Amino acid sequence: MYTCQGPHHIGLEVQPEDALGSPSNEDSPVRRETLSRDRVLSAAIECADSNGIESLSMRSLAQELGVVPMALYKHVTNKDDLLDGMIEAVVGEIVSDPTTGEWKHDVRQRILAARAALRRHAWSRAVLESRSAMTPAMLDYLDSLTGLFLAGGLSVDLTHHVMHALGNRMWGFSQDLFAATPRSDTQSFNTQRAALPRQHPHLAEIARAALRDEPGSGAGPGCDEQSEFEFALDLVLDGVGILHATGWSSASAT
Amino acid sequence: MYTCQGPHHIGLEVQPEDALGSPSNEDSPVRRETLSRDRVLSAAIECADSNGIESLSMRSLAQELGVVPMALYKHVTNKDDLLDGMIEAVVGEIVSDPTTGEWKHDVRQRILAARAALRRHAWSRAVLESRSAMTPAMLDYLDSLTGLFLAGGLSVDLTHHVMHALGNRMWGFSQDLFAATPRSDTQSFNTQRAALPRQHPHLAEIARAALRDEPGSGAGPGCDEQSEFEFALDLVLDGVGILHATGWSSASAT
DNA sequence: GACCCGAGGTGTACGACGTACACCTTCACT
DNA sequence: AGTGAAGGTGTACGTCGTACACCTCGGGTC
Repeated sequence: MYTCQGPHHIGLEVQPEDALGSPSNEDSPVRRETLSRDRVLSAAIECADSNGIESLSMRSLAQELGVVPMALYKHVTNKDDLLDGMIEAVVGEIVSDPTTGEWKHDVRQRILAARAALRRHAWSRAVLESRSAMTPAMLDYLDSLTGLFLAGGLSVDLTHHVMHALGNRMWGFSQDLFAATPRSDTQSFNTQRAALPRQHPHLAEIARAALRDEPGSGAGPGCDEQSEFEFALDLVLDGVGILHATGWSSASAT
Repeated sequence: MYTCQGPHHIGLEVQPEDALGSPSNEDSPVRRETLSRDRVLSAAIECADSNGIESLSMRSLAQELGVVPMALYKHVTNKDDLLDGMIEAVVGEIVSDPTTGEWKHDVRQRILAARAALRRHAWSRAVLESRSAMTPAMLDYLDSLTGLFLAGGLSVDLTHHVMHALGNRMWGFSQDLFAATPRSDTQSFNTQRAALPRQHPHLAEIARAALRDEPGSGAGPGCDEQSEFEFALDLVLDGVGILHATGWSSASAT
């Protein structure tokens, strides 16, 4: 955790012999080791993982590291750079299974791997979507994914359009706009639920069916997020497979 | 525009007879009319439209309305409520074409209508995605969209999954992760562009093809955002059509 | 006319936040 | 011993959302 900042360091009061006289003795790290970009980034990631991205500030991060806020700016140019570094690290966590040559299978694996990595860090979706420019790791991932389509024999034309069509689904998230009313107090939740059928009959019908199929299965109102994601992904990939098989090209489109 | 705050109102200095003595004479509104939730919301929308959502603060909005910041809180409980009200208004702008009974066509129309409404307000995508709970207008839209599938004869099971599969595409945006490096300075843009082919051969290949097809057609690196969106939408809808025609159900899925 | 009451606008203030800028340590290398 | 840079500190500024106490009206009741 490292929330210690134990000896109440004021920068001068630290005893030199105890702290610096035994650099090889790390059983009681009264003197923290020097900062680095990596240490800042992993502390930031850890903090965002456990406390949520909205409570990650330069000040709280500095405190977590037992350091004054401005110290971070020696390793990170500003907060945007910090966020870029964080997603860079998370995207770098995506593991690439060996390819089989069957493009649909390979793409599926790769995207599910991305999903697994990004889901380990709940904040990554929001941060990724808020960035305007791409980081190197993002470009690497995108390039490898594109390569899988091309290796499968899809035309660059079709591949291009498919990458657009995947949209943010290529990162493994799907937005889940049905899992709304997530954490609101039970009061308003119940009144809303009660008022739903008359106001929104179609939504009510779906909710009823979903609840019947998987009663109280935890996540959301009876929806298995993972299988919903895979359903949507396969829908797109199968559609692309058909276009590929029938020789689609953008010139011949409607 | 209403950036005036002309007579430098201090609340007391306003002349009663000039301002209040002629309520029917609105040619020189030296006394601003009273605030209301609607006036606050439409000023906020106007401000976000022209200056971007990131520069919309309670303070700037109050200034735009010629009012002290805290005055807004008489009409809006807090900034989140303001944002909710703004998207509520924008989503309410979605026009519903008359339905034809052909579900694929109707859904397509409805989603493109949503796209048109949300694109009039560039900030709406980010705000919509940042909200956790749904507003009434959002529920209305979702319900009507769901109703189109059900009216077309799709099972509630399939409809449910399709709504999930549409994800945020049902609101008419697609994230466009290929239009990256949007406004960065030409310096780094060029170096990045130069370094791209060796680092990311597949992306380079696609970029080359796209540039050849539509050389310098403005928007992004040769991508027509609108047709990309429609491509992806049709891909999903056609896929759903196939599932529907072949009697898909979640029980029979792999 | 006197009263009051509540809706709506004001003023001040607090505790976040990101970060500019000048400073001080420390340490490797000359 | 001397120097210069790398890394940590302290202070300060401007911005944000908003709590809280106030003031000012216009309209309803007695």
